[in-house]
Amino acid sequence: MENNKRILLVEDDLNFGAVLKDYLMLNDFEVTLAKNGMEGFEKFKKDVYDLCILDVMMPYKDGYTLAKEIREKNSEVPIIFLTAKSMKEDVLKGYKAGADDYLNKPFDSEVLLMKIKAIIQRKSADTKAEQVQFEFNIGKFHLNSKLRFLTFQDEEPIKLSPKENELLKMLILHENDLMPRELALTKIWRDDNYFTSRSMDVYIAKLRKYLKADEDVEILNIHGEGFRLVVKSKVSE
Amino acid sequence: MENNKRILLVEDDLNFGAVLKDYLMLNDFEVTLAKNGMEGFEKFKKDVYDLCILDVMMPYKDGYTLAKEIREKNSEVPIIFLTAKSMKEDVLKGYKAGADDYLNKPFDSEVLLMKIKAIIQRKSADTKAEQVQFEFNIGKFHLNSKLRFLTFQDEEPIKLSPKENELLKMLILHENDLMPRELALTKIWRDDNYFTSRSMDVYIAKLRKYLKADEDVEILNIHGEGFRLVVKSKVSE
DNA sequence: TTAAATGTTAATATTTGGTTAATGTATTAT
DNA sequence: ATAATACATTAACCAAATATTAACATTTAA
Repeated sequence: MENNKRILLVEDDLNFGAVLKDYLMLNDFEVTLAKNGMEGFEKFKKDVYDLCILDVMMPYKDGYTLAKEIREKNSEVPIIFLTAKSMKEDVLKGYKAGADDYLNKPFDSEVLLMKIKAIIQRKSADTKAEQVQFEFNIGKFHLNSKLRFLTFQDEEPIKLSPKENELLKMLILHENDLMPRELALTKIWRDDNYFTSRSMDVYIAKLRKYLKADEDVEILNIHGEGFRLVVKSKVSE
Repeated sequence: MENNKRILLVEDDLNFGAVLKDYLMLNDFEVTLAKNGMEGFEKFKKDVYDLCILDVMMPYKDGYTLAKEIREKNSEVPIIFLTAKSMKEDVLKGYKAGADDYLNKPFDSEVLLMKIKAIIQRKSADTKAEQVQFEFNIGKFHLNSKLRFLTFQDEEPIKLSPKENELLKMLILHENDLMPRELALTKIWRDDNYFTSRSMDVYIAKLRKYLKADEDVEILNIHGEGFRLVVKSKVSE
């Protein structure tokens, strides 16, 4: 499975942070570690996370402040605070900053894991409801990228594999424009190297085969740059 | 104001229970107090609550057992456990029984209040969508998901197990559309891992067997995503 | 004109799903 | 208490779907 949950961990104690990160990765989470509030916010802006785990006491920018900034950008993402303090005021402050849960250090890692699972579960439904666009028309084709169906006129839909589907969607979103190779590799393959690049070429070949049904739709290569999905406009009619 | 949030409080220490009830009522909650697990479950069945606060240690029926029974009836309602114990095993047991949060006695009432507010807030959206519908028609079948009866035309009803029932209901609510695997696992199994996933596959097989009676009803798989219950429209008539 | 990039097909590997049966677990009946 | 039962989970084995890699052909840009 590829769609592991992504966690942003912000912890200034590098030693502890690394251990916790390893532990979480061992439990099939993708973990990004930031070593202070500043860096945490930068990383948060750059990517999409399923959960944030924030240390409260950090130099430059404490956990509460970071949480508030995160809430301003994204009001949904679950937040768990880690803290050595267990003073009531701090707990209340945490909840006011939009915490979903609270954990006192030292804590049991198994308990943290349960909390993470509980929280991600109750949030996941909402996150799914986050409907983005999933229906597209391209030439005489129609793509339903939720069901992964590619339909040509009124024929039987062709079933696309996840990668075929993602790649075609990305091409369509760049219709008539360059879709950089690097973009597809980093977003869909999540890695950019010789082999993933070759793999992508294989998928381009597959898509071309499907798209042959409409001669006005073509995937062109821009050498060294990427691909371009063109739809010949029905001009000269 | 009429739409105050309703809390079911189950606590065998009558003194403490009464004090907590008063405190919550002072904060604009409608509180029903039950003094043991049995009574708690009776009251739960009779009414609709926005939140359950359960003491763990109670005679006759402990909080975990009660939580499980509540979960069988209603997988959505948030549950907070109260306990004097703070042993790791108990906390884990609580989360497995479907806890939304956990509070050790003695606790600060203000902290409890914050937790209640945080939990009710994040659930309130779902709660709106909380389907109270329990009768469905699908092809030539009729499902009564309260009695867990699946009836084909005028034959004897098949009795469904709780999981079969929940899963079929969720499929029907997504008729012709994708029902994400993850959704069923987090909502019905309350955990998303290899084994629950396999368990779900077993239940899909069971449902398919029941549904074979009507050849127009089918559960299709969308590889890596989930399942899709389709009803072939009776087109050519 | 040659190295790098791309096109294409096939072989291989990996992941996911279908199904049945065995095992575990809790509840109910005897 | 013990057996019967319902239900859920886990195991086992196989099949299908998907992804990667290899191999070789062709094109492109300096």
